[in-house]
Amino acid sequence: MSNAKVRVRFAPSPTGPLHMGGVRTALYNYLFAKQQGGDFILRIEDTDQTRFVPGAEEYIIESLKWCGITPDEGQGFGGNYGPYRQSERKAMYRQYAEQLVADGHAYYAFDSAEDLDRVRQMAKDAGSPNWQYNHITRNSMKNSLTLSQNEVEKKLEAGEPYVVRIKLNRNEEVKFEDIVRGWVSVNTNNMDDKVLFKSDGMPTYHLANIVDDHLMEISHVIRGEEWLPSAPLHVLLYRYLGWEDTMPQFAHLPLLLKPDGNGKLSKRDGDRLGFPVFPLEWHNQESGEVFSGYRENGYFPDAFINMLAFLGWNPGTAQELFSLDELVAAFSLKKVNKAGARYDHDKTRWFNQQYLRHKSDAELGKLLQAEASEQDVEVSLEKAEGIAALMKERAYFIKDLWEDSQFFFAAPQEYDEKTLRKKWNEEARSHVAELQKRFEAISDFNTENIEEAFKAYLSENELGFGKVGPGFRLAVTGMGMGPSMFEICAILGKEETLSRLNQALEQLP
RNA sequence: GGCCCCUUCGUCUAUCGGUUAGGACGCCAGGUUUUCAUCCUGGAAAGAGGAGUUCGAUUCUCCUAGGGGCUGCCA
Repeated sequence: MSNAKVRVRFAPSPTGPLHMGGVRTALYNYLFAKQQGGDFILRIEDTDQTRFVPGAEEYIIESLKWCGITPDEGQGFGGNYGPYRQSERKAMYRQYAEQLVADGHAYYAFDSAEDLDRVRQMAKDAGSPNWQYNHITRNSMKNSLTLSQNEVEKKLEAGEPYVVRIKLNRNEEVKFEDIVRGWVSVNTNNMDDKVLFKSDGMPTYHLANIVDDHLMEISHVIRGEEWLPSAPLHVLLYRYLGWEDTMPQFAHLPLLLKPDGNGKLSKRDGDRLGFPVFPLEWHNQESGEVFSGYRENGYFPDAFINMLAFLGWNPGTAQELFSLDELVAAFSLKKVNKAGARYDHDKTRWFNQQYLRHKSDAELGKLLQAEASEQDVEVSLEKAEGIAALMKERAYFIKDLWEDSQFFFAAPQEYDEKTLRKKWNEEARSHVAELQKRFEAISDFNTENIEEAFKAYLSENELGFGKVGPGFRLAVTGMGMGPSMFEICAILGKEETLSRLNQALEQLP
């Protein structure tokens, strides 16, 4: 399939919110497609009707959009290979199952779920934990291999429920070359006769994904490592269906692991460890549970994406900050790692900080203004920009920008206790009183003039910055730390600054 | 249990047989700063273990250990 157009699909099942591991899979698909000038397709794998969760599909689509990795084609995006929901493709699958049966690569099985449970339990009791429906055990089960043709036809005509299982050859080595892992090989003796077509008339994932990938002309299947064990089965299906020459190339991605302990990252880890595992907040309709999202936690989508891209891939250079376009240009499946990657929330925060810092003051001003507005505080764009410019160096999130700059919006209600105790005394009081007087005389109350007046006071009285600064800061902001006082005062304006100095002189001991 | 995959600093990772094993996050120290943050400098910190191939292995092979995934009429 090397000459065909690159077409990749992200194929989640709508059983709940998409978690960040899924987003990363989507991202790698997107990056690869865009780099190759190909298409990125969204297909909804809802062949298990019992696991359908309302809102999940919408959530998936909204998540991809928020991340900026919008599909070119697929459910919710149109295209010529639809429908893109497997439940709506239901009628297409049966013929392929029948074809496999006709060709001797599959068979009907009439064993009920209870039959199978019983056999499995018996095997377990006998000390074998893993009973499989395979080339040996199928001989003692109820299927078209053991039943006479007559019996089979009768059952089918009677409408008895059945499934179609693939018929695996004995002792056959199945090999395929995975883009990230190289050659992977499994013997059919270790595989089982998987169900391809369920008794409810729907295909299983295994059949559906092969049929759809073929019909949708998918060139590369990029998915999580959890699919690696069934990839040989899929290879066999392509072969038995006669599609092996156009079989897509596989790339199985390493899993995202829990930051602590063992296992893959799961939805419970987030709240347990204090970080979101979902791109967007998710409300579980049934339980009423709320799972937090990166978006609602104030992460920038490009920072989130940048972080995710680096969980399992890196460009081999020292560069770590990549825009989506840069990721598209630099990405390579060949450079994807094989081992699972542990999620590191500190690094995610760092990415967000970097993105925040690299935004223009104008943009940050707008975001801060919006944040303030949400808190019912109106602030001019000019002031918001000024504050943002001053505060951005110490913020990770827009929320920090807002929370750390409260003193710009209101005179101190209380004064930092420690600073008060250590820095406020009669001397500090006299400095503040004197500064107030000098500031009064400034006609153009800008940063430079304030600084000049302040420094003139210091030099005329042979005072060090440390003698006057802390008390001054405390009086104006109520705090013991923060950015340049001259800039702060300039933003506050002359009237407000003087008023605060006055308040301090009146209220502080 | 069986099968498959994986294994470099605490974490994410670079290294295409010869490097003082590099970077980033986090951590620690120092410097800059009135202070905090930023920033700058420095530091601690890794090739799971064992065989083999080779003049030489982190790099190739095998074994062991450890980790992960799968093992459903779920995806």
